Amino acid sequence: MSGNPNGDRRSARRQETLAEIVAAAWEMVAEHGLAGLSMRDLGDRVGMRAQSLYSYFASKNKIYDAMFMEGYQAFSAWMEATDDPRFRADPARPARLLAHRFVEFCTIDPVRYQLLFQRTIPGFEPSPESYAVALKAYENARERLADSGLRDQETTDLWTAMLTGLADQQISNDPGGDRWERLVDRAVDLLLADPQTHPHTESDKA
Amino acid sequence: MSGNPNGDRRSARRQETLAEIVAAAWEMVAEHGLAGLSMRDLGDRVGMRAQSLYSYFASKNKIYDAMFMEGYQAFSAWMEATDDPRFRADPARPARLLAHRFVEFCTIDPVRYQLLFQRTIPGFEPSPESYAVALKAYENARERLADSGLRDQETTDLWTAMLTGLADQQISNDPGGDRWERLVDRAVDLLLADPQTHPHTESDKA
DNA sequence: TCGGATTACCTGACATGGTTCGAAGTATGT
DNA sequence: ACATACTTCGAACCATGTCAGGTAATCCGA
Repeated sequence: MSGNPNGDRRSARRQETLAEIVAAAWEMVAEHGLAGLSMRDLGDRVGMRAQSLYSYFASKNKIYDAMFMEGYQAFSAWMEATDDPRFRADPARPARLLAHRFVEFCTIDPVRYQLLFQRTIPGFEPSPESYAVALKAYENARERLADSGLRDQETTDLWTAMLTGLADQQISNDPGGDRWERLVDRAVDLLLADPQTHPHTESDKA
Repeated sequence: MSGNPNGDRRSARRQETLAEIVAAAWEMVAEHGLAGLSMRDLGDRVGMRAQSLYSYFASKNKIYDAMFMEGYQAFSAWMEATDDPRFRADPARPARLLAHRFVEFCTIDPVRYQLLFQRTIPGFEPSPESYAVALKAYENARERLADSGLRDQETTDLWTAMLTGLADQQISNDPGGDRWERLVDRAVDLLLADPQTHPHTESDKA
């Protein structure tokens, strides 16, 4: 349907505007915090009235939703860029690499971290589509973790808790520094050294 | 000054009202979330208009501030009451006990956790007085940690990160359950088993 | 090229939120 | 009883997210 060049053109323009709005939103939250996103100011930034934004996003939370999705896409891309065949033979280094990439992803953009990993916006809940992207990103990361030797749920849970904990402390108590970031290696090694990390007793093909 | 009984009476009444407002505020945030605190509704709850609250608290954030302080006082009290029969026979008792108490404190009241340990209220920053209470609480906890064998900064940093990470995951991904809470022992043991945890090489009386 | 439809954006308005001001009522101290 | 301080209130201000309706530009088929 419609090899119509004009129709494509119009919808392309619309896509552009959508992207422009989201980009402006990222700028705003970077400057004023995640909760500091104002429809009127956002409208100003893209050169239209606040109400006009509603022909692109049905509500402010839909904008957060778009950012949420974009954030998790960035997360997937970021974690995939970790793929480095040089380390596939060594069980310790991929894990460390993964961990560092994760913590870096969090600390690089604290506002994004807040949006993706802490649920702090009052009425916001990701749409099914965005949530699906998030789940895919997690699944992706989980597989990479498994590749680097961490498989059972309790261990990956502990892994998640440790790294989000480190990232969180880093962001809130030493922004810009590395007081917690430099503990990442030690944390990873702790987990890898733990006998419970490689369970051959149950739920494992004897 | 004035040992005046009437003056005392008036200020006592004022103290009562202050406490009543804060108590009502805790109820409200428990029901509507930390950001769901509305001056008008809060006024309704204590039987006055929203504007009247301003003769008790200069702003909404001052109410958050009072809650913040109260929260850290509760934290101190909670961590001091550390006798738990579950751990009496446990060799790693003090450390495990501390860890469990901490995670419990967080999960028991997620809203309080959000107020005390995550900085998520838009314009809120604790007053110097409240912050002093928070610092004292941390210092208190740090001493207890030291008593149970965790002394150097990196180790206590890692401890903090692990436990807040566990609490955070528990609260946001399995509220009411124990999927992360039950990993607390393992996390503590990991830290205790780590050779780096007991450094006798430097900054230690030979 | 022209008329109808679709689109982009606007103005105006509403509800709700925190907050200020100044007046009225109430308790307190002499 | 009177002056004073304290408490509470009504009205209003400003910023916010959002809805309803209008207007001008753009696109499409004839």
